[in-house]
Amino acid sequence: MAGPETPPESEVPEGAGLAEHPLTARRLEKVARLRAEGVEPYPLGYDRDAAAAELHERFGSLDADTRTGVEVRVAGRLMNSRRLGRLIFGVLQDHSGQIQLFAEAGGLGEDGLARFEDLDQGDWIWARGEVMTTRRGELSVHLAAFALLAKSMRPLPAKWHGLKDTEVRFRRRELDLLVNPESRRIAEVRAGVVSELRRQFEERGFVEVETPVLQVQAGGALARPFETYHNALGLPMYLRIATELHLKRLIVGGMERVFELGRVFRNEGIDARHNPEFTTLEAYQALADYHDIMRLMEEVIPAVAERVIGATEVTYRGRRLDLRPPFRRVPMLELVSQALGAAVTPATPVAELRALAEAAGLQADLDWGFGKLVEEVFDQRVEHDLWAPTFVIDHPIDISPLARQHRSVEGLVERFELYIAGAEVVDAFTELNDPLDQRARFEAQAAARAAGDDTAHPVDEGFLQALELGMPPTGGLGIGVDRLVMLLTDQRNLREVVLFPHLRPEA
RNA sequence: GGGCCUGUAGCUCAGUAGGCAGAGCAGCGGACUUUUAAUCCGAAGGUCGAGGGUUCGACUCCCUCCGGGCCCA
Repeated sequence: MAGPETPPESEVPEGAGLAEHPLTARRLEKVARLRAEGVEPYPLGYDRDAAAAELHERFGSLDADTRTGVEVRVAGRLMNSRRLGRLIFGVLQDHSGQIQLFAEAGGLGEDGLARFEDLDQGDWIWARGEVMTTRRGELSVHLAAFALLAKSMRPLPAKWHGLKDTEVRFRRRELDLLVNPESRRIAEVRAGVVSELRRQFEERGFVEVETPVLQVQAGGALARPFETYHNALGLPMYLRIATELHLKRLIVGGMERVFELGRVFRNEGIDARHNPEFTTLEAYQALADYHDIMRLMEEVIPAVAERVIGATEVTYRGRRLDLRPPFRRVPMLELVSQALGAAVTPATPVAELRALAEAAGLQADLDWGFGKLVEEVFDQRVEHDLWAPTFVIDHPIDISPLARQHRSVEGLVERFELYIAGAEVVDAFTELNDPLDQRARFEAQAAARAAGDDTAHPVDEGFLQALELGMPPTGGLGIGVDRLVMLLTDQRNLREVVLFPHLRPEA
């Protein structure tokens, strides 16, 4: 930040500017003073033997005004302190919760009490003392000794009103986590979902793998990639938009059941429903088809909900949401036909479908094919109303270049998307394993790309060669982990379930 | 992409037909030996998101821009 402007006085300044604001200047001076007095404000070393939550669990039922004779060592952030003459009540917060600290000269001595009073809200401290309850019955640690572990230079948000400004909560997540228990809960549920998904797949014999994030060509989905550059190779590269193609090559390699849980990157808009990087779980199972995968999802999704939040019924946006199987299965064209009030089949001429879509009030580009028209009608007229978990099955072939042709209906593929509460949570298919068909699909995509569609799938020779080696019949799936977390935490903004969501730069 | 809302002290929020910018909490000074949103007394703290315009005068009205939220597409 080299610039002629000085920061506005209304802001607590950054870094070297700590001296410029009264709230931070005082603490900056205090650090210097402590050092001058021989107190290191950022020392090493600690020994903690109790967490706040453990203490409440172990001593929660004590009567008021009880001494236990049990000495504990705790550590955490001093969130608040109240002084009553020569008594000080502190609130210590650690990873598990909060515990009250009771400080008076009887335990700490005159000098210790003065040093305790000198602490600021937000400081990290270590403390040792006897577990006790106060006259009002509050479980406390009666301080016999304490030490500063890390001086806090900045004020915390007000203890009562907390931090509500969503923008600050997203940009300064550490503050949010510090003062908003709900944000910590969401982060914990997310961790639980990730861990439980992993367990569910491992339990079924799937092997977790890691495939390249950096790719010479980004495939496996229809999306624009982020570009980067490999200096030593002098080569443009891309961040992956899906893990699909590499995982299927592992199926070819005989791994038979693989999955990858990780981040993919798509270079598209950024808003409450789209983060440029998001987490997917893709899994591939040899000797399976999309019906098997549907059954798998009917097991995994409720199991994750049950294990992580203890229920298979949740409230989302004020409505009941039942995640218990079986899930409804409906052909995509049936839903689109209902929405348009006219039967649409793969045999329906594109011009007729376009006319129907326009009659229904949709704007249809002239270069849209059958599948794109179906998809648009679906996205705009159907998707939002699919509340209960619904497998939307059998998609048009021209929007599904990696899925196998339907076993009985020409023009469709064996694919499903699982919609819950109006949002797509899973996309899956019977994988296309005919290398000649796959090559033809890629070529059709390449033609679309040449015609200007930069989300069309590129031809991937490495992948084709793998298929040519022979891939067994395979069912595959991709779960949108962020969306699943949103459902289980009753959040409508993706940014609430991503710890550090991308926002536009400030100012 | 469109509509609506929003940005004021560290935090949470008021605010005026256009006429010196307010409160609570936090912070600072003081009182207080059982508080827990402690309480009480006192003194402080502001480029009102940014830029332009109208006006004697703009936090307020107009325009543009920038964040963020909600709804719709």
